[in-house]
Amino acid sequence: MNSLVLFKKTLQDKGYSSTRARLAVFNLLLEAPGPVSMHELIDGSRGKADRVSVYRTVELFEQLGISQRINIGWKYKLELSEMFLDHHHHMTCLTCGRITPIKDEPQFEAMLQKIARTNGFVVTMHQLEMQGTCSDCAA
Amino acid sequence: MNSLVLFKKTLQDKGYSSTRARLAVFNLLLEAPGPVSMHELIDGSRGKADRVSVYRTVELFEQLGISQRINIGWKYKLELSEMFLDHHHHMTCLTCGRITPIKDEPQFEAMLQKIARTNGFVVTMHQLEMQGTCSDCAA
DNA sequence: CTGCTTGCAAATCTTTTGCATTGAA
DNA sequence: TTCAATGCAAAAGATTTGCAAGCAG
Repeated sequence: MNSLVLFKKTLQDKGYSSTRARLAVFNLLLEAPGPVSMHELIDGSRGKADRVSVYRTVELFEQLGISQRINIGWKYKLELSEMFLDHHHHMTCLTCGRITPIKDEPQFEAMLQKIARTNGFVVTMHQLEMQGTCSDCAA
Repeated sequence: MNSLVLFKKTLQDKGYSSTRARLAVFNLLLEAPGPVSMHELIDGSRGKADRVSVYRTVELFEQLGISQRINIGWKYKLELSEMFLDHHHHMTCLTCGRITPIKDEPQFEAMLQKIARTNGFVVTMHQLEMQGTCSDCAA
C-alpha cells in the first residue's frame, strides 16, 4: 500500500481525521532524506500548521505508531516508524554531521534479545545510536 | 585509585580547580543508584551550587570525560562515564520505570564494530537503549 | 450540525548568557 | 594576588495549556 494511503487509513481506523496540519507534517517526514528536527518540522509547516499543532501532531503520530523519536546525541529527531520504514539504526558522523541509516542485521537483533533475556527482560523497543567517522570524512 | 581521588586528579591535570559546586555534583553522581536527571542534580545541589553552576559543571564533566548523558526515552539522564564505571547499556522497564544497567557482552561489541565497518564507519561511541518489561513486572 | 482540530496567547520548563563578586591555588 | 568559578538576574529556547473559533465527516 502506498504510504499516503496507509497514513490516511491509519488515522481513519483509529477515529482521527485527516487534516491539513497532519498531512503537512506527514509529508515533511515522508519526503525528508533522513530524520528531521522539531524545528525543521515547525519551519516546514509554516502557513499550513501552527507550531502548537506540530507538537500535537507529533504526539498523536507517536501514539498511533506513525512516527518515532530517535536520539541523536542528547537531542532527538523524528522519522516515520516501522509502519513505513524498515527497522534500522543510525550512525552519526561527528565530522560532517550526516546521519546514515544502518540496515538491520538479524544476527544483531537476535543477540540483543538474548542479552535481554539473560537479564530477565522482555524487550519491546530498542534503539542503537552510533557516532564516529564516515568513510568520506576519514579520507 | 579511589573514585574521589581520580576525580580530583582529573580536574587538576586538566588545569581546573576542585570546587564545592563540582564536588557536590560529582558526589551526587557517585552515590546515585543509577542515572540521574538534571533536575535531580539541581535539587540535590541546593545550597551548594546554583542551577547555573550545575549546568556548567555538567558541561565541563562531559568535556573532561567524567560524566556522560544517556538517553532514556527522548529525555536524557547523567551518569559517570567509563572512567568510573564499566562499559554498559541500559534497560528501562516501561511498567515500573526502573533503569537496569546491562553488563556489556564482548560479542555484542564486536558485532557492532563489524556492522559499522561494513558501512564504512569507524565508531567512536555508541549507546544502546532498550525498553520493555522487567522480570518483577512481568510476574 | 457537532465535536474534533486548530490558532493564538500565555504559562511553564529548560538551558544559556552577561556581569559583578567570590574563592582556590 | 589573580584568574578561574560562582551566583543572580535575565534572556532565549522548547514545550504545554486554556479557550474561542474553524473545519472534517
